[in-house]
Amino acid sequence: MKKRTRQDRPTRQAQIFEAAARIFCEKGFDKASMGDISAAMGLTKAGIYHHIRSKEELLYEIMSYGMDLFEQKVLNRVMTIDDPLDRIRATLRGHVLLVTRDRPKEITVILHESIALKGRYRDRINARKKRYVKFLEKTFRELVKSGAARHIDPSVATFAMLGMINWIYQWYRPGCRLDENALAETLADLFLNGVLKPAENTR
Amino acid sequence: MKKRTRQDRPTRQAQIFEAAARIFCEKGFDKASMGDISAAMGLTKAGIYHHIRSKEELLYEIMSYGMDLFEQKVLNRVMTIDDPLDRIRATLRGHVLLVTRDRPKEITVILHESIALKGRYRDRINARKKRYVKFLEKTFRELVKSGAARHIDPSVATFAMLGMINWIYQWYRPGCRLDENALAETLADLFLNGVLKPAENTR
DNA sequence: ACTAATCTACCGACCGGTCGGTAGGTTCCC
DNA sequence: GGGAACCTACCGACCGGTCGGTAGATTAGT
Repeated sequence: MKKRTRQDRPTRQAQIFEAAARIFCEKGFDKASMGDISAAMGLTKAGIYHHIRSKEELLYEIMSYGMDLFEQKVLNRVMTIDDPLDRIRATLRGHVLLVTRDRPKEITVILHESIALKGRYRDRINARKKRYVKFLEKTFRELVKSGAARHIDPSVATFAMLGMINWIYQWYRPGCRLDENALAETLADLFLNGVLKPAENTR
Repeated sequence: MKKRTRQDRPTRQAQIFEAAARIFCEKGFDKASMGDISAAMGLTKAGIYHHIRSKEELLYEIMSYGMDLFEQKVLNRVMTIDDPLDRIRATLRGHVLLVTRDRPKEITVILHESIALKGRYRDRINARKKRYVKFLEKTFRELVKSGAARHIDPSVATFAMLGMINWIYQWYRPGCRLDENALAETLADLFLNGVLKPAENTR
């Protein structure tokens, strides 16, 4: 059913996924009509429906591809790092770079339209998200155990980090004062070392 | 012959705002119909339109009230604190408590439906958001100047903090392992002091 | 090599349903 | 009696999705 994109030329289906991702991103899933997408592709609504089964499945395919991108470009590359400090640094840096430099529309769709998915589609995306959360929690646990980290709560640290990163698309625009690499460094430093000087460490 | 109690006034309009906020929160602005809201209020759609002018204005009023709540319960109370460290601590704590303990639906609507607003309505909400951002940036600048903070970037610190807090509604549920106060403390500690032990401070 | 059958990709027209919003009448309370 | 509150009935626009049909390329039979 889902054809992998050919090497030289993208499948018509893949072109539709890309256009739809862009439009879902701009107008939101609910406000974007299938007519919008077909018009952007230069064909009719019925023409679109020759390639996809439903609007919801289209959304799922986009999110699924977004998760593919994240796992392939970030998670799979850092999962095997032994040292938990190196691992969390690489994850933070990789994840931030993914949402600032590559800026895949599919990731934005995942962050903004997750309530629009229902049933089995939603379960499948959620399972992949949860895998990442578990990975982060485990890494923070190891980091505390190794003595490198303070006695932080691994779950809270996980969601704090995710919040920091997943909020970026709301404010960061390419060509900012800070480039993508500088932002990744700055955020990693801020998250790992905090705002205050060590001397101020009280309580 | 039902006797409406007209004396225990929340205005009918305020009741509509509250019901609409709940429904926008549950289904999203686009998927929530005016029929949903009128049904939840026990009257017809035309009955709703006797009290409001349009769906978009309804959204604006809800967001505006959300900003009222935030400014009244958080911003206005901490703005006058002299010491920047005390100020940022109070802000962090207040903001986290607002979204965990009070959990106003209006705040969730602000975070999730901001693209649905257009034109003058949008500008007015954005101006109030921007005021908060400027306040945070100024506070971080003072914090660095005072010597309490490391040489962090005030803007990045601002958006990191906002991301951390604004992401909470996506995962925190009341009655969790950590109660609201503990979460506020944990997040403040994490943000201000970082993940790592001071000894690990390299670079 | 020729043609008949088949397949892919697409279109114009349309469907049942829902949406935000309204016109105009009715009820109820001061 | 007058106005606020609310209703019934309805509108035009648009939605996701489907249907019958077809141009053009591909394949199969002879």
